[in-house]
Amino acid sequence: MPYSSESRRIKANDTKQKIYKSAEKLFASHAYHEVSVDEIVKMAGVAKGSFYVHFASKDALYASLFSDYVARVDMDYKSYLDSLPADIPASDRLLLLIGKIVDVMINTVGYEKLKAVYQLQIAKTINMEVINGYNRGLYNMVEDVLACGIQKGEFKEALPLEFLSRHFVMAIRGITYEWCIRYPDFDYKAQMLQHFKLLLNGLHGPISPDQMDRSGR
Amino acid sequence: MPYSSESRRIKANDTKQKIYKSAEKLFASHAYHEVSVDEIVKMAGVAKGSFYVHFASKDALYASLFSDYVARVDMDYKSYLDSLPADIPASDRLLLLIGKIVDVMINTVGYEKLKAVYQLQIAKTINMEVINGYNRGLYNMVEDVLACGIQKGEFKEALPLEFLSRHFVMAIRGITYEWCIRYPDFDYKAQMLQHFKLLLNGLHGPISPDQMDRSGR
DNA sequence: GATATAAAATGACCGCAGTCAATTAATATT
DNA sequence: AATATTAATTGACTGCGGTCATTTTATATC
Repeated sequence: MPYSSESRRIKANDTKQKIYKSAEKLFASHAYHEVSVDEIVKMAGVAKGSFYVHFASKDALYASLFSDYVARVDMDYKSYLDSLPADIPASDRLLLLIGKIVDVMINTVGYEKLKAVYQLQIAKTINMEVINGYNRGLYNMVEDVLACGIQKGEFKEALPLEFLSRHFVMAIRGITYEWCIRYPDFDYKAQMLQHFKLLLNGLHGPISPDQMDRSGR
Repeated sequence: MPYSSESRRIKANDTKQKIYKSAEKLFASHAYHEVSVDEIVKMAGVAKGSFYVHFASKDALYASLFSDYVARVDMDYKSYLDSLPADIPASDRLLLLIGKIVDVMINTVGYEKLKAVYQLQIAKTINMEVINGYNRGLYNMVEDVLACGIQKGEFKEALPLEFLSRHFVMAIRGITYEWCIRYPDFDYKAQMLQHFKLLLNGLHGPISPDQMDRSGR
């Protein structure tokens, strides 16, 4: 029989929240490496050891904060897609979604945060299922747009939707990684749109040179 | 007028080489985080401070070691390409090159080393020009294959070679990044080949479902 | 109420990458 | 040969993320 009573768990959770909220405040205005665990626990008014009672690591806490963020961002994407006129071509729809994603990455998430998360993902000390798990909302959104395109006869239906959406999201991540390593010498949006025009072209026939804007450096 | 004489610089360089060689030996059998700077300088028989006289950071030393490696690997790719029959289609040639790259990544470089380097690239504390600079041999190789395909009339010539090779290498890096974050639950080779068939399809017309192997998990 | 038990909290401590004032040693100047 | 100059070397030190034996505190049992 467990020892923890309700009030006990509430108090523990209170400590956890104090740490979480302090971290949230600090990371809101400072980059990952500019905030130390010591600072967080000092602001929360608890000992350093308590941090590691409630969080596996600094990485884990940061990932947790970012996961909340991702969920909200995905809702943004969804409502953006829904706000789009229903009669535009699926390829345009996809490119607009891609453009929206880039805008959010640049303006809302920001390079520094993104960089930190992409590093965490490689480090793999923690579970980043929320961000790269195939059940993430983004995969479904891409899948829906593609499905719509196939239904309209705009895309050929040779390949399964799940297959395509995974490759497309992989491309998004890949180009975003490239942005991270080349920043600031990389026109993220232009490169992303160029690349997807290249990819889309494989789905619905030939392309003319002027369709492919090459202004990105 | 400079103070350093020849023999003085030779001795300094000797120290640098001792550190470099010790690091090389240690990293040959141990991953990035399994080797400490203290171990390296101990094996080299010098003080810790000397390490930072000759190398900007542990990252910088590792990057330097890896850059040597990349140069050799690119020569491997080149001789592999040259060993291929001249009469095979350019698309096959490209897919074979991609396959070769994946093989080298998996078997020669290895997941651990690659992961470390991809992390360093994001961290951007050091110059990784040798690996992702557009003058890297890999870009030229991809460009040559594409040029060959256009010459044979296999690919449409709507887009400039430099443009295409950059997007293709970006895709290689992107899928390699995906391998890093999903390892070991990712069929690196299958995914890479699938993705490039998708991309190539944009360059030379329609595709039949059986052309696109979907066996990768 | 006294005792046993286990969760929660603590802070001294560790190994790490990186720093820097002080020291050593080689070259230039007289 | 004596001195000044500067490059190269040193190791104690710092701040970091993370650990762990110990202490505190709340609950269950008698």
